[in-house]
Amino acid sequence: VIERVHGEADRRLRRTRQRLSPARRRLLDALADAPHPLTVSELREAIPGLAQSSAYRNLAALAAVRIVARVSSTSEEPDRWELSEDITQRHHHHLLCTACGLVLDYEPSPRLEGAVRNGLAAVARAHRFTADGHRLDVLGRCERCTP
Amino acid sequence: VIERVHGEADRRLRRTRQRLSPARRRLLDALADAPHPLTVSELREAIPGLAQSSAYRNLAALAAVRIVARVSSTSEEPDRWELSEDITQRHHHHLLCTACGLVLDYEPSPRLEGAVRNGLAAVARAHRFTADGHRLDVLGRCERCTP
DNA sequence: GTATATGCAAATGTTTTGCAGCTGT
DNA sequence: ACAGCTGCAAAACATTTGCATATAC
Repeated sequence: VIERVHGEADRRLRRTRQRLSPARRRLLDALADAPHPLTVSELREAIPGLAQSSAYRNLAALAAVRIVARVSSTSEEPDRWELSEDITQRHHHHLLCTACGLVLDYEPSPRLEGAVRNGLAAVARAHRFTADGHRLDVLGRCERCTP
Repeated sequence: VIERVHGEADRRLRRTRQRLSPARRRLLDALADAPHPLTVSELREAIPGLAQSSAYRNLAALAAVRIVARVSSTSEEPDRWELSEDITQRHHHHLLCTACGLVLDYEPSPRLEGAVRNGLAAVARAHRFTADGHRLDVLGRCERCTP
């Protein structure tokens, strides 16, 4: 899997004469290994020696070619990053723990996803919005934070 | 409508011996007048003379008694605030313009909302999450930002 | 008179940027 | 040699906090 990610990242970066540098490779590895989106500080723990500015700049570069995506959870938590659906080929959404900031992934059933797509297409049309995607997150408390 | 909001805010604030001060009243008025969630800076434009710290502190106080709610749009935009569903009695979600930051409200059809509730109940159960709510936002471009 | 609310200014935390040096092609 | 990448340090930004004063009950 990670070879596909590296290969595709390399290809897309080259198009704008950018490089898949070691730092970018390590960022992709860390994101591919994690079962959920990571914060910059988690990424830096996983990649010793990576400067903060490099982390942010490289994530921005990878996001510009849609290899990674920024996940906005609740606004009290720092941003998280994940491999884009472009690359993972799997559509998913998130469960957000409002107590501890945990973010889990889930894949919606075809039934749920279909209903949402249909419903939102009508909503977008009614508001003259060009819909590029949607966000269907569960807000709540994770197992550890449930009393 | 605004009398109901003031009345309920007053009642809930009193419970913890806080007050519905003039600044808080003006914040509620501004939020009730707006057709979409407002940022702190928009609120301060609407309420001349309101100190930055007072805006944030009062929004936090009103959020603590669930009269207002923070809306996290995309993470590149500052937070927005709206009257809570507790108060408006209307469940809604948002359309987020990723180009200009605009946030519009929409009310889901009972059909869509029902499908989402059912689907997410199963998702939460499978992940041992206690679901408190959900977020079903359309990401796209508004009329003005669509080429 | 006591607790709460306010304004101002300073601190915080995350993210972004400037710049000089390093690296790959 | 040149474009792009890096680290370090400083800036920018929204948001929060400390403190002294003002206000409401």
